[in-house]
Amino acid sequence: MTTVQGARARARTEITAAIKDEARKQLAAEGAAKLSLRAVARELGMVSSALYRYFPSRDDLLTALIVDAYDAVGEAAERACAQAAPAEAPAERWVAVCRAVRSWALAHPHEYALIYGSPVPGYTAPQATIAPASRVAVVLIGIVRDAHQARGIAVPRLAPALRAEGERMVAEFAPGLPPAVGPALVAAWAQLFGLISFELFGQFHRVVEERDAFFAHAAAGLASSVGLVLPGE
Amino acid sequence: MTTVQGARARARTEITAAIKDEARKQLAAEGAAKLSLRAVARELGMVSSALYRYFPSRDDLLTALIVDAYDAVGEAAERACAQAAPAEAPAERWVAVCRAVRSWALAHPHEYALIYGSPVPGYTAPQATIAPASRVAVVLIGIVRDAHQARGIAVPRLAPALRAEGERMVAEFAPGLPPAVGPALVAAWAQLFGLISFELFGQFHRVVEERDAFFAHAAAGLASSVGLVLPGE
DNA sequence: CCGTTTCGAGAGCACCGCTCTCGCTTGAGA
DNA sequence: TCTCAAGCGAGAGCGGTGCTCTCGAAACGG
Repeated sequence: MTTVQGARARARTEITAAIKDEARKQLAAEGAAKLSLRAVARELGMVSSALYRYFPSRDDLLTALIVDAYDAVGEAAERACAQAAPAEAPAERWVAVCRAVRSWALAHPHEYALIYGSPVPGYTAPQATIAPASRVAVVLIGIVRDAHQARGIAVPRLAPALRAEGERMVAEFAPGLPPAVGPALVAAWAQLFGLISFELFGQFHRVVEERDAFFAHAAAGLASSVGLVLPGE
Repeated sequence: MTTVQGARARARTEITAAIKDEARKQLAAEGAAKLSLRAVARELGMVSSALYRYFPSRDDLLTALIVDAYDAVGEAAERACAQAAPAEAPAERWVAVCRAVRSWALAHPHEYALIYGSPVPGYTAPQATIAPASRVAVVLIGIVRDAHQARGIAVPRLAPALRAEGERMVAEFAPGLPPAVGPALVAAWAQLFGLISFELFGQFHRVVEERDAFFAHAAAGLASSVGLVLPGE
């Protein structure tokens, strides 16, 4: 798709990338609230109005960073899943993916806050963000599906009131899995980011000391909540 | 403690409250990012510089709102706990408290985002916020402790690597409970807010439809993860 | 009653997002 | 190959922000 393009088009993509890089640098240094178009332009040797040729507003720049962040954390999850694949128990792959997401979050706290903290631009996420936002969830679903097809899983309980909802969920994004797994997966997915957010946003200050071991323990708990059985159980 | 005070002191506390009220109104209307000291002052018929007699900076105003929000959600949790107390099963009290926290969050989304979203002022929470921040956790701990003393609980698993951590945790803020309950409680606490945050921040868009039933189901799962047994199990 | 403290007002600084205009450059079509 | 529209960067400017400083008036405590 990346065909040979004229000097102008090439310059445009390069400058767009440079703007995003500088913005990401400022984001990492000071946080989203302090990210300023003028400072980005200044650092790039442009005047601030020139930047509006590339991003129509500050929020659009942030949206671009959000998409990139979703892709980055999704890729980290996918890589961890692929790397842990060979014959490992599904629950261990699950924990490995959780650990990869957490590691990415600890390494990129402000980018994590951008996507899993309070939504800063408006109230509704732009359409462009929903596809990359699902990559981590897709990885987690895949692990459970593989386990279900291979060795089977311990199907979780499901409240009767959620029967239809569970069937809709698995039909939509986890076909082949028992209905009870749908709500369990969604809950585990949300809870995973609750653990990471609390650690990152300081709620675990003076509460959790052994962060790594605690997280691994909690992630294993999430695995078992979706039916993945740990070896030796 | 609220002794009779001179006109000046009384005016000061009244104006301070008026500033916080107006700030809360703007927070609810537009979010923390759009909260402006000048707009608050304008609405109160003051000039912006006068506001600095009451709050030394915008971040200090936000901190005051944060403390109030922690108190509000904590009070909601305490009220739900007290209200559900009479002879109800501990797991049902647990779910009732979770539901109260979620209801408060849905009713005050921007205030929730202020305390459980990305920390906006700096990186470390001010000292004044840590005590009110723990009220919800205290309520949850109390439910488990009561259940443990009364009918007993199903002690969760505990990874050997977390033995010491679990003992430290229960010694510090849940004395009398088995060590395994410490990490389980902390994890459930974080996961509860993961569920609420995902719903509030839009991650459940087109994923979860039956929000109430789903949340109740997940909250019940959290209850059982800390050892609370549901009736009829 | 007087001196000190507290307070509100106003001007001002540096910065912000964003808009508009104006020339220069580029590149596609005649 | 020439032309002319489109893309681009620079600059000025608008209204807004957080925050500081000074000044005169009001309230308070000894």
